[in-house]
Amino acid sequence: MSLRYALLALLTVEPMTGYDLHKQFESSVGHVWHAPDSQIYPELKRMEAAGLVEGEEVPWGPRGKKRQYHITDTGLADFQAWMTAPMDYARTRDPAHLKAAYLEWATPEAAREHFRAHITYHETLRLQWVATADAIRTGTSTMLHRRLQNTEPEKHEATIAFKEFTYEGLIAKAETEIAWARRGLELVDRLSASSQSTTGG
Amino acid sequence: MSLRYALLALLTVEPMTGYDLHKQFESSVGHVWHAPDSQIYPELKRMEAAGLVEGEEVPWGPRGKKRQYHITDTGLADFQAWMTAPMDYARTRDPAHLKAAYLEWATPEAAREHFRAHITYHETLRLQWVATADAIRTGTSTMLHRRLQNTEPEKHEATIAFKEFTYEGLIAKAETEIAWARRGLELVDRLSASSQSTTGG
DNA sequence: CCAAACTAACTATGCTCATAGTTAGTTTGC
DNA sequence: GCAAACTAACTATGAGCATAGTTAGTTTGG
Repeated sequence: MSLRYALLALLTVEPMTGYDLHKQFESSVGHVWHAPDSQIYPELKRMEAAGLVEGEEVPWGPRGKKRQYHITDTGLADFQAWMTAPMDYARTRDPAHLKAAYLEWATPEAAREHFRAHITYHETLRLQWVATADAIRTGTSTMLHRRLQNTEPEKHEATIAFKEFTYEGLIAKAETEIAWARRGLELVDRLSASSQSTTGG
Repeated sequence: MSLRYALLALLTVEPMTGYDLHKQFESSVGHVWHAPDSQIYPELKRMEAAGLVEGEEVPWGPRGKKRQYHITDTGLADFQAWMTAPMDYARTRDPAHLKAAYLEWATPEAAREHFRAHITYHETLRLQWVATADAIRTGTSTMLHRRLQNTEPEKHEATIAFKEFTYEGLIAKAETEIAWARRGLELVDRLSASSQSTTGG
């Protein structure tokens, strides 16, 4: 159900086509909620059927046309209801920690590789998020800029602050994973050394 | 696909029925990978068809019977191959951070409630994980005890260490979420105060 | 001027997962 | 002695999601 609200969140800025939304999912919102276009198009249709958005054909080039969706009053009300409602947390499904729990079945080198890959993955994410957070702080983010233009000035501070704060949370998460995986590498070294001494002595 | 390997991980200890496995998913492995029984039973059948496990009927009480699965050599090889193979990370889908990014649409009180619920949720998880980590350290964990009985002594140290380390990672994650949400509460207070002074002044 | 890249909007298939319900035998506690 | 709780093993349905493929018009760069 979160996809629906991620879409509504974007449509509170301005009307967009499915394609526009899909692109936003590859950058801004996609940092917290990934969705491929094959999920976005049918969801928009369902949302239109539910009266949350309305689509209209707009011309595109000489012969082309595209379907642009805008949020309705019902959609806005639904979005705000979701904001107020308690969240339902998904049950834990954490392949990295699942694997880590049974690394005695892997060779030390495979175990190290697991942690190295974990570090690389989260460092890549971290860099992306740091860049996005910087763009928010410095006002370079075009999406945020457009959003602020359609927002009452007294809400500007909170709008910026919550976005910045969200990315701070994501960065903190990534850093926790990196620190854990680094300690994992140390653990593998320690265990290799102790099994070496057992075999050797 | 991780469900398959979570099941194989459990079956490296001893043969189990679907029901046994389902109970383990409510406690030990379930901390990193949740699965309802309705997923476990069909997966076991698929795994048997793939030759990873073998099931046999064993008597249960005077008239009852149950189907007990044990891991095959193929299953063990597949599990170890998974341990060595690189992981595929699931794309980010984080409803808590999605919502946080748009909290300017909520009332301050709803925003506070969001962060309070986040703290409660992760504190509950944290307590569970701390208790499990303690049980691993003190040797109170029955599941780990059984596993160690079926494990060569020279692998004991690594077996305990990786399990303990996994829970340390989960605890660190929970603590990061809690710290973030606490800062969220402070942020809401700060924003309320500044909008108050704007309205008031 | 034309190929390549991009914009636009899908459809199809199959796995994963949540939720709920069903059937039947066993053990435990009062 | 019997009800309640537990063990055991499913089935059914529908949503969510990944992956891949399709069709067609538009813009851009050499």
